[in-house]
Amino acid sequence: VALTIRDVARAAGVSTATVSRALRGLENVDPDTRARIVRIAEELRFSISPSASRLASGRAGSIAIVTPFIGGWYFTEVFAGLESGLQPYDVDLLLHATGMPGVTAHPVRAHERIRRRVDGVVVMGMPLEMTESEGLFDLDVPVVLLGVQAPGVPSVCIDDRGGAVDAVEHLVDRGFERIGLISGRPLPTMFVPENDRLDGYLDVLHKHGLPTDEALREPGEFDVRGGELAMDRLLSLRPRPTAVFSMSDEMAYGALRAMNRRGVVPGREVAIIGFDGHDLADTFDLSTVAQPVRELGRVAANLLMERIAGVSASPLGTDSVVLATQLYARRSTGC
Amino acid sequence: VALTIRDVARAAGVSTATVSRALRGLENVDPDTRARIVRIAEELRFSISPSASRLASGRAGSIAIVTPFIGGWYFTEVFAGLESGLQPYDVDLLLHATGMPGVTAHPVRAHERIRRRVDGVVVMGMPLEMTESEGLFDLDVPVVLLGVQAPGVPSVCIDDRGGAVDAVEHLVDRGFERIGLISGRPLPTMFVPENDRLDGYLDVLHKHGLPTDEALREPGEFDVRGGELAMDRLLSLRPRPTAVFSMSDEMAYGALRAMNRRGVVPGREVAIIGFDGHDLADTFDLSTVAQPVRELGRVAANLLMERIAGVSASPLGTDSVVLATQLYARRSTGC
DNA sequence: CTGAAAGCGCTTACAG
DNA sequence: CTGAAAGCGCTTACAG
Repeated sequence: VALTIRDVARAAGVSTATVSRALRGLENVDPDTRARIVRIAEELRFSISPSASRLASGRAGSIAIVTPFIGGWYFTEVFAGLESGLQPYDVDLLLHATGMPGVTAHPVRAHERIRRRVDGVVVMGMPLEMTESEGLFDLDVPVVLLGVQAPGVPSVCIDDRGGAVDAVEHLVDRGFERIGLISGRPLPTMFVPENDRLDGYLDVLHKHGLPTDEALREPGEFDVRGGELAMDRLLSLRPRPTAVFSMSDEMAYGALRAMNRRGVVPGREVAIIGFDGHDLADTFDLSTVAQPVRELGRVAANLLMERIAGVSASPLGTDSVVLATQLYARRSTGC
Repeated sequence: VALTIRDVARAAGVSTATVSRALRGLENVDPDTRARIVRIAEELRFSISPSASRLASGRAGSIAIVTPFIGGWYFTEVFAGLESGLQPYDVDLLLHATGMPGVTAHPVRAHERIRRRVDGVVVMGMPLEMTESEGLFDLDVPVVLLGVQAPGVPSVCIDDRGGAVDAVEHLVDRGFERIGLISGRPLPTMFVPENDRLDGYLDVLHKHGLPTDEALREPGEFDVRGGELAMDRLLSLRPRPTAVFSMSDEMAYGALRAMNRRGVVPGREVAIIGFDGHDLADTFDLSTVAQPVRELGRVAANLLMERIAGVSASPLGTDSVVLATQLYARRSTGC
């Protein structure tokens, strides 16, 4: 039904080998020959069969993003970043959601699902143990970590601890002393960024000799409702915190909501700062430490594609890119 | 490097044809033989080469979702729904973002990008003309429309007009008479759902003999900031609307924000109702008409897979599934 | 710079 | 129920 490379070869009066080389832009093809072949291929509206090409070349022509779950702002931004970073390369982006550990897990491990169909994988926001148990390192293709660091594995992430320090220092700067925390899962957790942010939070409190009661720390499940409930609990404490650092903006929205319900004015009676740089932060006057999530995706794509190319070229170093975060001070911290 | 089906055949003492049939679960294989082959394949940790399989069978083993853009709540929900709907089938999900018409467009048409690599495509929220101009109907594979309807093409969508009627009737029920509208793009637009919602809005106003000045309609670009600006403009009108129907929840958040800034109490002085059923609607006490977006994705996946299978089976009818919306009345409309 | 030929790893009539 | 064999449409040493 569809044309094959042979049809093009015939029409151009050359061999299929030459057509193959010409169309892929390989070096050793006479410029005129190439031009003719390209023209004819276009006239014929020829397009190559990916599966044939992949089978013959041994390349999968795809990469996978492996993530604990699909949904939410962070995921979507990373995904969009990957997509745009992949634009220059002719590869398909496959997606595999593992499910959260402890909660629903995907019936089949990432390894089984994607082996033989990818040239590389970027692992998003997963602890190293999970990456291992999903068999991602046994795939014999390059792996890039996103949002986490690990010795010997290329990665792109932010400085979570530093970001948390910035957030909490800002609260201290504004004169707040009794500083609460809304984390994601109950601490400690297997998720490194959360632990790092906790450490950053504690760093600042210790440095200034401020209270570090565990009662000031509440998990918020990384969603709006969880944040609301966490803030409710914090506001019920006596003495209650005068400021709160939330590990995500979405939880902070919930927290704002809880404050509104109680008539507590954000930034005056109780300050709150989030983390992420979510689109709505500005709208809701939420101070936050923004992270360049799309950029994380873009960089991950590039790191991975470099490595894939590099497998056959010279060995590459183990790149570990750390992207900068940025503090935005708004009304929720009295600015 | 990796095992082939021949290794399995050898180990099991059968032909590759039998292994192929056994592993794919085809009918005519002796149960014992099959069991043995399956066991051996597992022991050997054999996994099939997708590209070889695809080349030999002529199936692409993938479907594509074509969308104007990546990002936002609606996209993510649809995407997650598709993913889950595709779970039972062994197909990869490819994604192609066309870019918005008029704004940045993808350098290559969807047709060129995905031809020969998909067995079918679901087109998300694109007007029919765009679907055509992207060459999606020339792909010779089944197409399912999501969020739009068109004669002769299977589709899954909601009743946008009916949903808008519900929203605006609710405002009327609550006693509001001067009812404004925040649309996405400036009206009229090529996007059908928006026009349908406009029609629903007008239906109700006409039915009750309420004012339909065009001045009451402002575009909000389907994002939070746009909604905020649109509401600003509406609140500056004299007389100003006493209630507003926003075509998306995200724009409604912006509108709420505009009201808060001006000290206008939502649901008392000015009511507002959104559209979508976004996760935050409840948190922000926003009345809304919820649509089952994940379900749209799931149904689209099933419709498409049925059609793909049906190509070789009996002809299928042109299914057009319409999913129900649901009104949630909250404080933003005085409830 | 170009071509003939082998081969990538499956699937599928066809025959039995 | 099973196998031999052709073929899917490319790519890639190898030779020239």
